[in-house]
This record gives sequence, C-alpha cells and structure tokens, in this order.
Amino acid sequence: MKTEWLESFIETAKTKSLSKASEQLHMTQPALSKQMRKLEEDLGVTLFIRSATGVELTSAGEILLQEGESILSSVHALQKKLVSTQEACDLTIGTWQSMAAFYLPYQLASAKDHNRHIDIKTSHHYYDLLEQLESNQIDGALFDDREVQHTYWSKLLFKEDFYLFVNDQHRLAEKESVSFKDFKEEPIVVLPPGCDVRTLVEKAYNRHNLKISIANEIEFAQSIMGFISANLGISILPEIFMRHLQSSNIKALPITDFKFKREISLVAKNPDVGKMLYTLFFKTRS
Amino acid sequence: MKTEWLESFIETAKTKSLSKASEQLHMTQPALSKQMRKLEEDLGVTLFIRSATGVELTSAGEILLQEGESILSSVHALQKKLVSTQEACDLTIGTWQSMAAFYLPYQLASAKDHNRHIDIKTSHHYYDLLEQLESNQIDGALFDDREVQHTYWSKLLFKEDFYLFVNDQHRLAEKESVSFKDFKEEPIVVLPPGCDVRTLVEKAYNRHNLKISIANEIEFAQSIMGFISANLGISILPEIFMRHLQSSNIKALPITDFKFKREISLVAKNPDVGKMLYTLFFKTRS
DNA sequence: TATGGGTATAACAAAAGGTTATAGGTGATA
DNA sequence: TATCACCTATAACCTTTTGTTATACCCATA
Repeated sequence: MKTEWLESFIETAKTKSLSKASEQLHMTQPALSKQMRKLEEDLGVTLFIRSATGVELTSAGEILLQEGESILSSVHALQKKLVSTQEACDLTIGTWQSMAAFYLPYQLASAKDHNRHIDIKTSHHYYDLLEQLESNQIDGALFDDREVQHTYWSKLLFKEDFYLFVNDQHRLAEKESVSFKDFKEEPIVVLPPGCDVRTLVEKAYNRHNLKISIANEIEFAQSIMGFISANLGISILPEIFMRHLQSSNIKALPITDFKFKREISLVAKNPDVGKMLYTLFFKTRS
Repeated sequence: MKTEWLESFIETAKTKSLSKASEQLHMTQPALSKQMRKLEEDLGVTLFIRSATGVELTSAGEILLQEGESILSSVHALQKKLVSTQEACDLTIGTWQSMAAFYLPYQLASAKDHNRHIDIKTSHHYYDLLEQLESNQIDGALFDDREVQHTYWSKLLFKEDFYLFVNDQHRLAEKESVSFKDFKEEPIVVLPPGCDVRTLVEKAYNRHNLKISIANEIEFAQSIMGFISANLGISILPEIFMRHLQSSNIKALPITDFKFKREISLVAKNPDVGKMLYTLFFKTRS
C-alpha cells in the first residue's frame, strides 16, 4: 500500500467528491478514481459508494478515515525524526589545506545523492587532526597516517608521487625530470614538521644521506606556490599541487630517485562513520 | 512511500544483506537494491552503509527498524479491522425464486471485484419480503414494488414483458404471437397471490374485462414449467422465464395486448446499503 | 428537456518496478 | 598472491503501474 493513496483517500473522504479532491491533490479525476480503486483492492474492502452526485463512505471507509489519519501522521513523524537525526550528525572532515583546496571539493561534489551538510576543517599538524578526531570535533581526517600511531579506523584513498616545483626561470626548469644530485645543495621551501609532506621529504633526503637545506618553513602551502612563482625558492610537493598550475609560471618536474609516495587515507574514530564517509564521498564510482 | 518497501527494509536490516533478504522476499537482489534506494530517497536519509560484505544500518536505519515495525503492524491491524467489519455485514438479498434462478446469479457473477459473501433468500409473497426487510433479515429485495405500500429506498433495475408459455403440442404453439381472445376461455396455471407476476396478470385480465380462469395455483415457478412441459396447462409469465428454454418443449409467445410490464426494483431499508448493492451488483456496466 | 456537476472508461504516454547478465570489490584460503 | 565465494551496483530490457486527455453516461435541477 502507498501512503499517497491514504492521503488521497482522506482528502476524498473529506470532500465527498473525487473531482473536488483531485483538484486539491493536483491530479486529474480519473487518476484519483484509479488510485481509490487500487486502495480498495489492496485493502480488500469497499470504501465508497459512488454515485452521480459524489461519493459517500461505507462503514469500512469511516473507519479508515478515522484510523488512517493517525497512521499517516505517525509516518510523517517518523520521517521527520529520521531526517533530524541524520541532520543532527552533520559531518566534519579535517585535512590539510591542499586537500581542502584541490581534492575534497571535487569528491564532495561527485556525490550528488547524499543529503548531509559537510564541514571542512583544515590543520597543519598530525596531532591537531588526531586531537580533533579524539574529541569528535571532526568525524574523519584525510592524511598519510603511515608514520602516525593511532588506533582509529583507516582506509587508503589514493597514492601520489612527489615533484620538484620550480619557477620557469629556474636553471632546472628546462629539464624533463630531475634527481637529488641536481638540487641537493639548493635550499628548499618546506611545510612545517608534523605534516605528512614534510615527513616524507625528510625521509627521502635521509635515504640519500643528504641533509635537507631549508630556505623557508611556511605553514600555508598556497604561500609556497607564491614563493616559487616569485622565483624566491623551490620546493618538493606531491602531485596534487599540480592542479591549477596550467597558467602559472611554475613547473613541476618528476624526481627520478624520490622513492616515496604520499598515501592519503581516510581516518575515523567511529568505523561506521568512516565507512559511511568512504561510501558516500570517496569510493571510486565506475 | 510503499509499505512493501518497509517490509523489505526490515528483512534487509535483520539479515544485514541485500542478497539474503532478497531470497526471503522472493525477489532478485537488484530489485531489492532498487527498492532500498527508493526508500532512502523517499525518506531523504541514508539507511545503510553498503559494502562488499553486506550492509549495516546507519543510525537513521536503526531508528527506522525500531519504529517501522510498529507502523507496519498498525497498518496490518487496521486492514484486518476493515476486512472484518465488512465481513461482519455480509449481505442477504430476498426475491422470487425465478429471479434467484435466472437473474441474480449472473448479476452477482458479473461483479468480480467485490469481496463480500452474498446470501439469497427466496419468498413467495410481498409481505414476506417486506417483513424480512423490516426485521433486517434481508438487506435488499428484488420485486415489482409499484403496487406495494412501503417507505423504503427503491431503485428500478429493469422492465420485462409477459409471454404466454405453452407446450409445443398446444394448439397455439404454431402462432407467432397471441392476444387475449386466443386463450381467454382457457384455464391457466398461476403463481399464488402476493407475487408480482400474479398481480400483473390479474390486472391485465381486468383491463380486458375478463375473468381469469385458474387451472392450478402453484408456488414454485419451476413447477409451472413442469406442468407446461407435460402439456398439463399454459401460463402467463415474464420474459425472464424464457432463459434456459432452448432445449425444452415449451414455447413463449408474445401477447400483443398485454399492456403491462413487470418492473423489478431493488428495495432496501437502509439507503446506503441499497446504493452499495446497486453499485456493486446491479448497475449496468458498459 | 437542456445543463452542470459527478464518476467511469478507453487509449495512450511516462514512470516505476521487475528480470537477467555482468562488473567489480572484499575476505578467506590454498 | 591467485583464486574462489560472496557481496553490491549497474546496464539493458520488459512488464506493470500510474498518470493524462477525451469522452460517455448518470443524475439532480432549473
């Protein structure tokens, strides 16, 4: 049985007329006539006595009119409750600014059929993210958690390579690709410690027994791009920063001997919430 | 929203699996998958977290599982109540045996979509029918009520002519039609007084200033046919008796100067019940 | 007896709901 | 780590439902 039929029935019973009710219900009279036949068939009872002057209720119809309304209203109440409980748990995702700028919006946009509000909170450090997860300020976090001790639910989303970002006037800008020896002496602009990019870059330098020479430490990745654009420095950043680079004077060069990749995972305290976030926003759709 | 969706949801929530639930519900897994998407869309909430290992409920789903069952059961209870109140008022129709034999069964059969039990009670006299109407032993009666004083609801169903019924060996059997002068001397077999056929036949004789000559008075119309079939008499009966006459040795001849018609009406004490009976069983369908 | 308001039906178009076939993810296991 | 069993999602297709318009018919009434 359809609740819509019940609504139609109640209107029809009240107006004692299929034609009048059909106007109220914004449908045609034959459509309503069919609906009411369906309802009678479905319930197995005769609800109306139809005549050329309108319809009147049978005794079964009278009962349905009384009790149907209460059923309908409990359905509506339930629906309201469901929606509100869902709204009550609007979701907040914490991550780096780069992800918030270049990745998250697209993912959120790709999930059309959800009905939740998503907030995004950006951080500069692991421990900010972990703290916010622990205190339920955020429901999920996006970062490379391989070097981080935690007991949360986690799910790998994607891996990405690192590139050397240089101004197109830089001496290396002509090259197709670079290796550590090409720039090992050169100071680079880095993100602050506690961010996965910084950790991985340091690991890569260590692996080559090189000591990283830091030109500047900048919290906002966007500012690093500004530095490079002004030819004030170079930097090592993951692939995601290449987006929106087309019309700029910055080049991203593959680093042949940078063996590490960044692996962004979705981390959540509550596994159910994590799975839901994953399913709704990050699962690759065909 | 469809109650069927709710049932499907509950089964799915309980088995935590679309495939398993779909078996229980006797449908295919993709069909159930579609249903649950529809339900989510209709309610505007996410009910499941789907994964390759099955589904789990979101918090909205948990609530729906709890409260949905009670809604479903109240719907089922309501339906039961409706059916039983309708069954409680099974209908009884009173009429002559001829109507019960040649007319009523076809009318009842032609109304396929009702769901009531109809009883038929036969009588030989007006006052039996009226008494049973008054005492609610019958809900409706079929007879020609023009000569009967009553205050009930009434609705004309059809009119029919009278014919002279004779054995095919009878001297009049060769004629295409007859008039009163052809048989005015001949005694006829009649139904007892108090039945509309008898009343109308007497009126017709009176109109011609003839005195009816009664051969036999027989309560059961069927027995009259036996009399004629054995060539023991002739009779004046309405058209309805011509049904099932094909393979018999009885002929029905139009009576050219029999001006009266029988007018069978549906008579009911309660107008609503009358209208319902009319609508369900006697209204001419195109 | 024409007319206006009521319901039912026919014919058709659109939407919903089902089916099979198949893809692709996940976890257990050899 | 390859494979298998099992899960859900999607595509393509067919049938049923549900809506529309046009029209017939019934009935009360002016």
